[in-house]
Amino acid sequence: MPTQSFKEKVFRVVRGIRRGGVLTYQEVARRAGNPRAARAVGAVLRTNFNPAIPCHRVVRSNGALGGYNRGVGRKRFLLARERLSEL
DNA sequence: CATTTGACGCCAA
DNA sequence: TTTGGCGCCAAAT
Repeated sequence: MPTQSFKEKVFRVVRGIRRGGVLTYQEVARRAGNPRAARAVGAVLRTNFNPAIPCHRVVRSNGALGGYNRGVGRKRFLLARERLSEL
């Protein structure tokens, strides 16, 4: 029985994504224990405004960025910035 | 407890 | 390549 809600597991997974790296919603769902809950992952991340949880590093499996609760432009910016600093 | 809501994913057309 | 439709699921209402 789940001592942690799905929400908590998602945050734990996303908190572990390192700078310059990205995960798909699907992969986050898998790591959180429910491979078919990709959509629900979005619903959870949508409520996150904690900077310690880098939810901008979660993208769609088709290569598109996906959404962001502070504007997609913001998400693009953060990712571009991290990609550059990786080089 | 029943419904609605979408930061998703897959596939046929 | 792009679109529409549908299945899926946790959260919110």
